[in-house]
Amino acid sequence: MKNNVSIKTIADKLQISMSTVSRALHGNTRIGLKTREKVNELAKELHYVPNPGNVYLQGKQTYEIGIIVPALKEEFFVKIIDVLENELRPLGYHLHIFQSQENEDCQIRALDYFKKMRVDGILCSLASNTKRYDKFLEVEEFGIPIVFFDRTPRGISSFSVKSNTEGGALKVMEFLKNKGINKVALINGPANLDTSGDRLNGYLMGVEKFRMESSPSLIKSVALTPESVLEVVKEFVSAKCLPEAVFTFNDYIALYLMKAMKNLGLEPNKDMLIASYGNLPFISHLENPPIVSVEQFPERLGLSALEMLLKRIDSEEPMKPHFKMIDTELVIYPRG
Amino acid sequence: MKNNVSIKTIADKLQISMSTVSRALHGNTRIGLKTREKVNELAKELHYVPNPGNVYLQGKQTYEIGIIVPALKEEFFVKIIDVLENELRPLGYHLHIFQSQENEDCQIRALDYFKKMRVDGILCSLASNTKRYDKFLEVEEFGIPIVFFDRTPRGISSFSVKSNTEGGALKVMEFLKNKGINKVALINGPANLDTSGDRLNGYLMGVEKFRMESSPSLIKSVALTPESVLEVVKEFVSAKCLPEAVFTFNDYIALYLMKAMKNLGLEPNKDMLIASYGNLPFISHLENPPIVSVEQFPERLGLSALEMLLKRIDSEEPMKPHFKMIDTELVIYPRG
DNA sequence: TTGTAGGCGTTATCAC
DNA sequence: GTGATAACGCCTACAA
Repeated sequence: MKNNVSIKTIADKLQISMSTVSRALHGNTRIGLKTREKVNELAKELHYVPNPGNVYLQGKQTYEIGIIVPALKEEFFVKIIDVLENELRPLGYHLHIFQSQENEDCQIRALDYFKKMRVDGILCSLASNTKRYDKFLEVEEFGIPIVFFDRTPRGISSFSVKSNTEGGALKVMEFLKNKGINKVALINGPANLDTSGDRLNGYLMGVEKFRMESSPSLIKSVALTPESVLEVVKEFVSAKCLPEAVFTFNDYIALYLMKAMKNLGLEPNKDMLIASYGNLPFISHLENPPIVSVEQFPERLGLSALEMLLKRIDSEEPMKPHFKMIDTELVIYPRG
Repeated sequence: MKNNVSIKTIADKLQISMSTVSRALHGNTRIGLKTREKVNELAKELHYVPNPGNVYLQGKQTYEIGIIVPALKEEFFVKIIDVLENELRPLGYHLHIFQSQENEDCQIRALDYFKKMRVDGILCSLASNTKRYDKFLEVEEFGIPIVFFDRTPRGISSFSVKSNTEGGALKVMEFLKNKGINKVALINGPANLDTSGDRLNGYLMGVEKFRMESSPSLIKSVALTPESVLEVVKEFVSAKCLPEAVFTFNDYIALYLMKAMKNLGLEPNKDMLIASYGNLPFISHLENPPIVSVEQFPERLGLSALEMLLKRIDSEEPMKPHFKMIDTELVIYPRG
């Protein structure tokens, strides 16, 4: 069974009272130096660890920050976690990681868990199928502040930090225009995703601003699978009107696009240029990467959300919901 | 401040005693059905969440399993985490994730944290620079069982689960021999890693068993960086004796090798065949992947370690340290 | 079927 | 400088 060295154990061994031990362990100068030293020595020797029960009973700060991410297999979120851990460690906080696996039930379980564990605050990037926000409200009412990042709620006001997706998409269009390209297709993500809408807006703004070719047949929405990308390319081919360039929803879609093109006898970045979104590390492994990808700076996103959260935790009065936008940059991959 | 609905709150509202409430919440049939229903209803309405403090004070099971992994950016470990979470959820356990970032101090912090939080057990894959095991012993003595997986301690007996690395390396050599190849180089990892030693053993066994060409110049140990791989390839080239095939420490080294070869005007898998270890998802993204990679079945590794840990948690008497080996399989990538 | 009371580990508030 | 005690939320003998 689990060992149990308590303050009482130390007090008994040293023939002093529990309060003295408690104070000594906290370095209280009202306690004599000798006593303090003896207590701390014995505590170390016995491997004393304070029982966390008291923290919960007294309703104190737990110095735990919960984070809910859709999936750890997405390096984007791991990057954010890494930077947050580094930031929180010196502050004495611990980051408690939970993944929702893109599943709303799982997300609710995470919230219940964090509520039970009395975390001081929660960072959350929403599961893609999120429909209800009542559990979030409940947790907020319970007194735990929540800040959303990257995948943020729609239709309700919240504390959130987002990437400037629209602006990123627009930059891509500008880049392509400057390369002399006029006919760009968009292979977008599922329509129900916020960020798909943002990319579409940026794309359309670009088409208009730079007077590029405009046609509904250039705008495709795909499931995030290789098969559905292949379908789209087949459509382009059979319509005998290949766009000069394709702007893809993210790096994975770009990858699927390359495979699809090769399948159909097309050469990526030659028969059609590929521009992508995300700038994930794996694309630097490719022999023939997209010519450009949008860097979202996940670290800045994470840090900004954390800053907002810590402010909420520290402020006594409730703050007003607001959101922050993180700018993107293009990363250009030089040819061969 | 954090809301606080306690058993007392409910008891007062319902004009009954706290013990009745407590029992009703646990579905104790000694309490009248009506009372039980009323209590549970009100609890739900008030969003009552039991204060975890009591669990700690009473020294009960926390239903928390801690896991320490070197880094979440390695998909290998994320795969393990995913399968463990799925396994543990129905059992009512929660997996608490901690990364050591390959840093022994961080690993010790994780152990201290898990000890403080009274987890029921710990799964650990060691940080590569681990020198001391005293903290592990302390935690075990405290009463928390530990099971190691993949990266296990050397020199001390422990509960651990490992991949059959030696056997995997041997299988690679057999595969190459069957392709008619006789001269195979090994680009191994740092000598201080256990698993480097295992790969070397498998390689040497293969060389002997299949009567392949044997030479110290075929065995290289590299840091896990592109530069050091490039150096090795330069050596091969300048010695004007390219091996027919190279067996690399892992998929990343294989990737570095490909880049190095292209840099030097060599064509991967043509001028030298590449055999790799790990079978990480990203290699299926490559246009010209290694001809073979060793699948380690991270899921089996994780589940096996978990099984061992749960047995330890449930068994009243201390068990004897033992270790388990998980077999590997070759995954062959057909040529385009 | 329900109520009372003591205890878990720690700390804050008094008292000396 | 130090000690005694109540309080936190919950559970569980023991009472009724």
